[in-house]
Amino acid sequence: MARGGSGPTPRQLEVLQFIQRHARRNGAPPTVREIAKALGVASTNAVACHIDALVRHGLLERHPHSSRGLRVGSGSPGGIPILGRVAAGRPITAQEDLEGYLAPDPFLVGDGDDTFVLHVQGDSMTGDGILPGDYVIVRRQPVAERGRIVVAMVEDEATVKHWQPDADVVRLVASNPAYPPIEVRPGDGRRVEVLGVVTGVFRRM
Amino acid sequence: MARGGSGPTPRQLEVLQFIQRHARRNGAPPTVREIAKALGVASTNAVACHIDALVRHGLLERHPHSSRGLRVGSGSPGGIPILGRVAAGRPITAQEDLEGYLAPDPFLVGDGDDTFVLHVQGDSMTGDGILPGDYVIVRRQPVAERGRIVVAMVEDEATVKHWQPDADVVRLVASNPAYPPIEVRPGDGRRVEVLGVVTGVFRRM
DNA sequence: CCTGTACCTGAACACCTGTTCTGTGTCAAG
DNA sequence: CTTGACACAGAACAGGTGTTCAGGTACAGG
Repeated sequence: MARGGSGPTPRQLEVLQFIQRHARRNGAPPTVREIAKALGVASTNAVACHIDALVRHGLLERHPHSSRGLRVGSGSPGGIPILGRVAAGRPITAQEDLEGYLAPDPFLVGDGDDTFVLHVQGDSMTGDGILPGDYVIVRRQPVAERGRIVVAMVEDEATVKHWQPDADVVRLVASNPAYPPIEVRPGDGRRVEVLGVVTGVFRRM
Repeated sequence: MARGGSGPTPRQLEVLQFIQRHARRNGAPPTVREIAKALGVASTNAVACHIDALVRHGLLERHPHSSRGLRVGSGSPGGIPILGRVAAGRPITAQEDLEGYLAPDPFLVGDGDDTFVLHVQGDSMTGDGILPGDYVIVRRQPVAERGRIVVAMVEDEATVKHWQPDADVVRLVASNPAYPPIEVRPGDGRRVEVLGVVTGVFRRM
């Protein structure tokens, strides 16, 4: 494939991600050599090439001949992914559901190491102030405390509900009384999995 | 040598302010020589002394021997102010109500200079998914379309309500049926003013 | 007068940093 | 096989950068 401007490579995204994380954590972007060390590379030239590529793709700005003269463009990959409806059977990280990226903010979403954002589709959680079209911030983890609001995968569908497991049955409880709880029993043959817990909500008007 | 304890001098605050502004505008703190140039000073030593004093006063952190190794106190890069309960009679920008700062994100809060965040105190807007403890993002403007959710100042109290003005009466309508509308008529002597319109909501769990 | 503080000049040093150059290896497409 | 993109090593250089030393000026208080 002859591509000069079609998209960044995985390795380039690694670089971009590190730059953004470093900028958030330390208050300033890293130097070329700090990037090289983080990537396990010995040459500064390799880093310079990646930076060049990222600039060409418009994902990064550069102030030439200035130390730490890097700046991640807003909405660039490396931030927190915003996912839309999760299609049947596909993992929640599927590229097709990607709506954009959110800049990590320590106050709202934290470092963003294992965090993603899900665009809520239904009205089953209006009792908790989660309306259709809202975005929920999710920390990816396989377990959750009872009662917490989680993003769960039932068979092949992702859903936002309260997590209420019991010895013989797992209940996914909506906070809108119009929706009955989803109950899954071991003998059902249905698979239930916690993708993560909801740590925040936001909405645009 | 210098001695701490009595507080920073005006000149030192000038330095701190410049560092904050530079970090926000350029994404990284300035170098010693950039500070010197901005202050109209020819010697880097003068700047080093001021930085020393600011570090002693706890207003600045330093990563020794690292370029641009300065960091202002936590939560202060001149982002979007987060305001708490607005006390009687005081303007909404009063320093006493400041809870912190939020990093600007184009997706959520935009880059506007005329934006602030208000920590919601009551449960009068639960019908719109705005719960107690939520944060509303407000774009400061003196007028609003009918029906929009606004932050309004009634006499000396700030409140979040639907804006429904009529010819002879201004109604501030809650979305929780337990709260009756606030009605203000021209002859009342009460003053009503729109501080801004709510453009977003977010919540931490 | 003497002392301490705040603020600055000027210069120098050692290291950091961005940039550039040449060369190597891998892998997929034509 | 040839071509081109991608990724990296190693080295070098010019200038940036934090730090430190020596000294100067002004002001206020005992």
